[in-house]
Amino acid sequence: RLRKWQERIRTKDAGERNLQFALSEIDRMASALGVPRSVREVASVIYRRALKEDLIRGRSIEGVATSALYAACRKEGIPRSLEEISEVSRVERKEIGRTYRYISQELGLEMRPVDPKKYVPRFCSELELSEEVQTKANEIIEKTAEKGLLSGKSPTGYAAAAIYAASLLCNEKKTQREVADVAQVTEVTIRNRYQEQIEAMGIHG
Amino acid sequence: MTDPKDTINIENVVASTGIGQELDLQSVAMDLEGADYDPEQFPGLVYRTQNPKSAALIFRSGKIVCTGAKSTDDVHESLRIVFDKLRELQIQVNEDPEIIVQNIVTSADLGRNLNLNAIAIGLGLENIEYEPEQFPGLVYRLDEPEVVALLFGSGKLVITGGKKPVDAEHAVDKIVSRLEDLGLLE
DNA sequence: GCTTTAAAAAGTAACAT
DNA sequence: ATGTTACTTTTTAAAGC
Repeated sequence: RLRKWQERIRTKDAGERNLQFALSEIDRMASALGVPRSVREVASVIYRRALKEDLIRGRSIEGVATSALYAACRKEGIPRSLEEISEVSRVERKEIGRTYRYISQELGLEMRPVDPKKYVPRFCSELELSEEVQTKANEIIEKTAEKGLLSGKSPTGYAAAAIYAASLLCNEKKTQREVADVAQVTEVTIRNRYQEQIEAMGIHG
Repeated sequence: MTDPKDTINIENVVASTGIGQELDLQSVAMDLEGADYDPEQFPGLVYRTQNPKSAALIFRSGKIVCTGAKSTDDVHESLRIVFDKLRELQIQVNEDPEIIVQNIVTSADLGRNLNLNAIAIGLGLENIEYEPEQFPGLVYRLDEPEVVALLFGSGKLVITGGKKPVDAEHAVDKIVSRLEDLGLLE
């Protein structure tokens, strides 16, 4: 009987320690990403729900914690790409993506696809581009998306191309490499999306 | 208007069977030319047939998995070749082992571009998976038939998980009618 | 859960030219 | 800057770790 009690305490302690570790990791990663406290709170709620639904069995605590943070950023409208998230996590990108899709499905998070416009303010500010460029980029994204160009495309690459195009149109040119670096996509992707977008916008070549 | 069903093409058929005989894969690998066997990496021996093209995974238990065939007839023809090759190695093989088709992968074309964002919301976010940052296709799981469909912006589709060729036809019909009901086609 | 096999879809990426 | 190769997703069996 005493042994059973000790085991319960041991299990409880282990569980508490794991939860505390997960929450501290979420806090650490959130700080590194510079996201507001509200995102950490949403991530914590998602993690606790995953724990309650027993979704962590067979998965790493860090993987679920990272995925919860990724989902929380999107839920709060300030998405971080899997590439950015993986830079502050010790879990690799592929596992974060897999775990995220799993908990998203199991918890019924009903995540909407990321709107490329959500990346414009942050990317533009890192590139020190004006408000005018941001407005132009948003306009390009909105108009080309309406024409169906967004289907199947990565939101970061789509935003990057629109920002590149807008920087040219507003005479604040940034090179494809500069934009590619902040958006963490390749120049080839920007080039391809850019060509489609300016063609759909009916702008020059 | 081309009926999307007429664009269906079988791309891959996976089937399993068994010769009802235990095998010494090490010796089979020695005698069977073109056989790839690396037990450290995978317990099965890989044997490729040329006509029709396929890859057979042969196991110690005598069970065999055939993949890569373009039709159920090709699966049977490929396995007939594998059975004959084994017989040439003095291995007893049942007359006509039962061959079970486990999965059929099909492609099709709806003939018009799709707005995947709208479809994701229209079909219900809880029923679909659409993560363009990870994969360009929208994943749609059907209950009847029980298959998984991947929808692309181009209107092209991939239907997988079916066991009969007709499963793909039924799936395409259901997808077309659901998209039409939502006004997301044409 | 992973390992291997095949195949399509379209996007992205890495590396070579 | 283009071209090739390769990896992402889904499915499915097999035996073993």
